[in-house]
Amino acid sequence: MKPIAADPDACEARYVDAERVEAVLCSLVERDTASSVADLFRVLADPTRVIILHALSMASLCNCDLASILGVSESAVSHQMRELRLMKLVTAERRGRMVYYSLSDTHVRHVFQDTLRHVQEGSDVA
Amino acid sequence: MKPIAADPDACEARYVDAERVEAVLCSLVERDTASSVADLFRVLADPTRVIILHALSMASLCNCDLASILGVSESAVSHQMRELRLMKLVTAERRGRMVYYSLSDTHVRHVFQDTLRHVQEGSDVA
DNA sequence: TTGACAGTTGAGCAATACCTCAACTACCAT
DNA sequence: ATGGTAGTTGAGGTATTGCTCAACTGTCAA
Repeated sequence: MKPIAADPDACEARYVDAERVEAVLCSLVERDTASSVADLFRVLADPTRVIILHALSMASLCNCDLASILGVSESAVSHQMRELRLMKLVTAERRGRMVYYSLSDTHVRHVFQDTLRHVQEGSDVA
Repeated sequence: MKPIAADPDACEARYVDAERVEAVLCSLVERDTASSVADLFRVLADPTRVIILHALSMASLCNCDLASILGVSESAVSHQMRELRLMKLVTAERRGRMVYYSLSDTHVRHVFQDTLRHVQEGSDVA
């Protein structure tokens, strides 16, 4: 494998600007880290969960309330809550027969609220 | 359908605390908005795209360079770039045979970098 | 014009995601 | 203990996603 492309306009060594590629590769995130970041965003990448998180940013709510708010089955909500719990984004507190959920990750709360504002303000980038 | 649950410990009307549910429903995001937010996060919810965005946060790079950095085919990169372009997260600039990509959305850039730091600092929430 | 290279695109496949349904546990009241 | 309600979980179906492969466009040099 050639170390550096001789012709800056050719891609002989599978990259164009060796120096730039080197620099990027040097400070690039590890694959595991990238996967963790992606996992975190994946949880936010579903309209149902977005609404759940938005609702929970206003009040603690039980599974039943959330099902009512979302207009979906309690089972569906429960599946989503399981995922949110596993990702440590919400905490569950049992009170009698009910389980009350609330947000537990302030970082995600902020990212979420910022992005919501960003989207609502139209896409005039920033 | 009953408007309010008579027994606060029962879920007769499909929700427990009518007042709380009302308040939440009142200020809740629209489904369309939630979908837009989810779409935005969905783009960030893939390890390959996370690495692409991280690389582009350091330098402008061509398709070829990105393929080299990621260790995947140029076709795969191109497919991803198409999505990132459609979501307005990157801009493409043609220079001769090469197409150079760079980040175009500073909001996403910040969200991305904050979350990367959050993940790298361990999950000691915040 | 011809050939080579950078990049794009569409079809198709394997993996994953979200929901529904049904069976289950946990808690409370009688 | 018994029945009813809140919530959880696993199986399974449908839809989506991200890749590969192959064919394509666009640019440059001879």
